[in-house]
Amino acid sequence: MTITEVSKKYDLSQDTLRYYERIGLIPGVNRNKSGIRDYTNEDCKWVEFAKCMRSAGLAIEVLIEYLALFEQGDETIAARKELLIEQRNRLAARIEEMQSTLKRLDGKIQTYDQSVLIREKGLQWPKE
Amino acid sequence: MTITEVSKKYDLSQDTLRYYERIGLIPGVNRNKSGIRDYTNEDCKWVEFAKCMRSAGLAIEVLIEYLALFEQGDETIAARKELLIEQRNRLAARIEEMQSTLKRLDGKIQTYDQSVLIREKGLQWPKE
DNA sequence: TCTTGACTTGGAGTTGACTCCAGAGGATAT
DNA sequence: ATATCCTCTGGAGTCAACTCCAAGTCAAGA
Repeated sequence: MTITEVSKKYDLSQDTLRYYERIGLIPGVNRNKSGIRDYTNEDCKWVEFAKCMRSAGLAIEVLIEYLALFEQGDETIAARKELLIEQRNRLAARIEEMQSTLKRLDGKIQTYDQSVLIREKGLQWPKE
Repeated sequence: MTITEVSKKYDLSQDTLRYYERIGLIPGVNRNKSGIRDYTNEDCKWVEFAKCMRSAGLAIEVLIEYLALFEQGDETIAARKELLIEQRNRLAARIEEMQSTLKRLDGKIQTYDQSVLIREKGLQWPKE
C-alpha cells in the first residue's frame, strides 16, 4: 500500500504517517527500489493502533516505548503488559473525570432550559 | 483571597491563573490599592469551573467565548446554552471513543496475561 | 523528450496551552 | 534602613504534536 492509500484509509495526513515512522511510533516501512514506502498489512495494523491510542489521549512517548519493547521480542512481554496496565488505568481515570464533567454540563444545560423558559414566560428569575 | 491562596486551593500555578485572566478565561480580578489581585468567591467559582472544563479537555477558546457571552448578560442565554450543548456532545463522543479504547486495552492486557502464562509453563505460543 | 505529479528527505514553522523571566513596586522582618 | 518576600506586568521561552516547505528523484503520459 502506498502512503496515499494508507493516509486515506486511516484519515491521517501523509506528513503524520512519515512523522510517526520517523519517531518510531510505527515500525519502519519498507521501500521499493525507488525508495517509495510500501506499507504491509502489519504496518497498517500499527498505524491503526497508533491512531486509536492517540485519539484516546495516550502520549506519543509511551507508544514509542511500546513499539520499541515489542521489537525487542518476547523478553519484553512482562514490561509491555505493565505499560499497558499503567496506560489503561490512566485512561480509566480520565474517563471517570470526564464523565463527572459531562454530568455537570448536563446539569448546567438543564438550568439554562429553565432560564429560557422563565424568560419566555416573562417570569421572575428565581432567587440565587 | 490572594493569588497564592487560590493557586493552592485549586492546584493551578500563579502563572496559569494570571494567564487565564489575561486571555479572558476567568473574569478580571479586582486589585487592592497596591495593584495586588484579590479574588472574590465569584472569581474562585470561575477558576474552579475553568479548571474542571479544561481537565475534561474543553478548548480554552470555547471557554473564553462562554465567559464573554456570560458577561454580555441575559441576552446571550440561548447562545450559551447552545455552546454548552455542543461541548457536552463533543465530550460525550470523546468519552465513548475512550471507552472503546479502554476495552481494547483490557483485551490486549488479557492476551498478555495468557502469553506470560504460556511462557511460564514453557508451552507453545498458540497459532496466530 | 519534456512535463506532470506523487513521492522522498531533512529541517523549519505552527498551534495550543502553558511556563518562565526580568525589572519594578510594596509590605514585612531584622 | 536594608534585606527579603510577594506580587505585578509584558514579553519571551517551552513542550507536545503535528504541519509545512524546499529541493530532489522517479515513473508515466503527451
